[in-house]
Amino acid sequence: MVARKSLEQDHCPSARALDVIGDWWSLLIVRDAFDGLTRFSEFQKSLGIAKNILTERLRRLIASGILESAPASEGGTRMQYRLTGKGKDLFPVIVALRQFGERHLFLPEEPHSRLLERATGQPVRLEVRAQSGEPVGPDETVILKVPEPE
Amino acid sequence: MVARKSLEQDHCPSARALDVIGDWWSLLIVRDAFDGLTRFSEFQKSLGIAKNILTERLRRLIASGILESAPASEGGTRMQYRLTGKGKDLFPVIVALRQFGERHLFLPEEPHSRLLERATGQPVRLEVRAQSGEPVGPDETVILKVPEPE
DNA sequence: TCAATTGGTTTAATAATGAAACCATAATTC
DNA sequence: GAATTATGGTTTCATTATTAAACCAATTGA
Repeated sequence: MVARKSLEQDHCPSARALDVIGDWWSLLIVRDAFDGLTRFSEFQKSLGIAKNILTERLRRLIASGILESAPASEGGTRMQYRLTGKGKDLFPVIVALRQFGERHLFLPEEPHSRLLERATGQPVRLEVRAQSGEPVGPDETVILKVPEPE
Repeated sequence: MVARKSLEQDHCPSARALDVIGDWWSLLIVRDAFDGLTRFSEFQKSLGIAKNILTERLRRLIASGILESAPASEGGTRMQYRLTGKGKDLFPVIVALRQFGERHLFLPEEPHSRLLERATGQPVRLEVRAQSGEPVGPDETVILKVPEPE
């Protein structure tokens, strides 16, 4: 395989996002981080990912500013991995995936984990809305492309 | 590589969703489908994906009910690929990725494509909200896990 | 102090991907 | 309507990515 084409310079923001977190593991790591995991072994155990790959993915996520690492104890070499502000901005992505999964990938009676508002215990929702506040679907939108320079 | 662990039986809806569309290409194909592309060659040209991989991805997306194929012309063998209802439910995922990309992966002056409401030309937004309608961030939520059977 | 756990790195085998060649069918041109 | 070109793939092969397992140094626990 020749190195995969980078989407780093694509004009489409979704494509650039996928360039950063579009691989098999990154969003699962981010999900676990939202879930409060911080240590190498916690991610490894939770995901069943090979350790060398986890190492490499953590490095990438740190390099792209989504995670940050800090010594787990004073002067120690072991690290804790936490979401940065940028990383926390992936919250809607995870919630969107969750909502799709809930709707289409579980049998009617099959139990799944739920995302609740801490204060009320009520489920949270996510919708694409117009400026007016009205929900909009894909058919009510258009993409405005960036004009190609000559 | 031993076959990668399937997340098909995971209790987390996000994980199941990633099991279906979490590879390098699927969401890019879906994005292009939202953008109106329907033909093999259009996807191939737009993405620069190898043809055999595109073939395989289209098959997977059809198998999982996200795309459907129909003959492009009466009785012909060439296919058109379109999003199903299930596929259109990935809209918020794409928009969430876009919003993250817009916010973090472009320089201040760098142009990017925009997603606009067709009727008004205004940008669309997406937010995670509580039942009350109030926006909620990751710190205001909890995951309710599925109890493990004995 | 000794044993076990944590947090990795290295190595070797296997799977996934990409590029290119190839081919049948469909659409276009002459 | 014959020849040409474009489309929609499939096959093959070389390369890269991922995995599991072995290994190891530094912490932590007993």
